[in-house]
Amino acid sequence: MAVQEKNTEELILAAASKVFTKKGFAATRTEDIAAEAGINRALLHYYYRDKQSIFNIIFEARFKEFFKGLFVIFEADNLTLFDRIRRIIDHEISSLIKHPDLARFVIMEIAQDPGRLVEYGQKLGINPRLLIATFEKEVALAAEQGIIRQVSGRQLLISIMSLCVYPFVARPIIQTLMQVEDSGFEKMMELRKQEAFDLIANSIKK
Amino acid sequence: MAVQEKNTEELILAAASKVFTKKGFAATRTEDIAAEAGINRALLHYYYRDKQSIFNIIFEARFKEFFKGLFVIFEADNLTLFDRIRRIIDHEISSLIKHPDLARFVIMEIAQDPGRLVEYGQKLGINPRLLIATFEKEVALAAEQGIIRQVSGRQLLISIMSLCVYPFVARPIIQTLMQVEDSGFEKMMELRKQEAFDLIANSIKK
DNA sequence: CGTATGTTTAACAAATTTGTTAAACTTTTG
DNA sequence: CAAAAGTTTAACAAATTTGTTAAACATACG
Repeated sequence: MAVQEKNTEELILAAASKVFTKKGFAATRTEDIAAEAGINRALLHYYYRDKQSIFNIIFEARFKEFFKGLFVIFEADNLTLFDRIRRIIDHEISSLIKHPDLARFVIMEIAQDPGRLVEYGQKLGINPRLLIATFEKEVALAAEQGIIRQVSGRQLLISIMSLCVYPFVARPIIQTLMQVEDSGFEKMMELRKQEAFDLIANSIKK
Repeated sequence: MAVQEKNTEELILAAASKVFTKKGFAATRTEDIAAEAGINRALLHYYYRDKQSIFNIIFEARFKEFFKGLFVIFEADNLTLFDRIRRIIDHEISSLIKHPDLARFVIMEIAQDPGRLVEYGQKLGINPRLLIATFEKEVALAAEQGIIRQVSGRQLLISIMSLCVYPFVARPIIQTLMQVEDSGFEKMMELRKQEAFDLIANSIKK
């Protein structure tokens, strides 16, 4: 009763988002979702047809969260290549700090069914392939102009994403082996923004 | 009949390894494993108690594959820091080219239950935390000696792993968006060995 | 040959999970 | 207040998955 901000419908979605993101579709029980929402399964079905339909709503939302912000930066004009890279890194890491497990969830579910990438990519209203091609051209141009050395745009893009996303994907391993708590990990990731940018910038500058 | 190399027991394990690695524990049906092995579920239970016991065997093996080779390199003496890094990268990428989905599988299952990392880590007969600490010391020493600039050993280690492992974890996304086939992807990853090393080496050298 | 071992078939029981329903109860709201 | 909407309870049916069993069949092997 205390702080009842959301109505039940949204409460279920929030719970589903949490559980699905944590465990993935296959390992999630509808009972888990209901329990997380503090309700029962009957009520869950009062609002939503079935598990799959809830999952579709959640997946679409999380998919967008994972990709959208990135694409906006790719699209932004009037940015030098270096500034664009810095912004991509900052945005990506900030976003993943806010959304634990997001990257792992999206990657895992796409790996289960890569068709989803195409399907939900269209709902985004953006053509990811075009954006990648644009980025490659930007890199090639910068190389021609002597701003950076000759590098593969694709490898560069993969490197940027790797440096930002992988730590979050492997977070349970990293935290266990390096014995850091959540707050410590997040601090490391904040530092990582600069770390990753330096790594990339150093490697492409002439 | 033709090329019956393995006995049924091993055949089941090979099938289980393939299916579990691809879909994870929760999404795998015992029927999937039997079908992959070209047998039926009754025979599967003739050799193995249940799904979980098969999974445990597979997980332990895959876990070792993912970590073991790495640890050997960490332990190897008489290596300069640069050589060690080069070997880690080469080994990691070579290994992951040979074992598609391995990294994603191990990471996902550990994320489901981080306790497994400790449990199976012990079976490895190696203390990963000690190895990480050793690496950190090696980095600190190299910095003191003026061989490299001052850097965080942890961040460095995470960066190395990121550059090598992430592309394989996100492989379905990368291949779909960049429209490359398996062979093309593997070629990219071969090139990545040098790419990743240069990136790292450049960033730490004075 | 014939016996042991491996394998399939088919049927089944048990467990789990999912989705449905009706009835009762609670809260909101006109 | 009274009706509507929201929620719980409990029971249940259906579907799926898992694990077991017995019988028949196939193959290997002494």
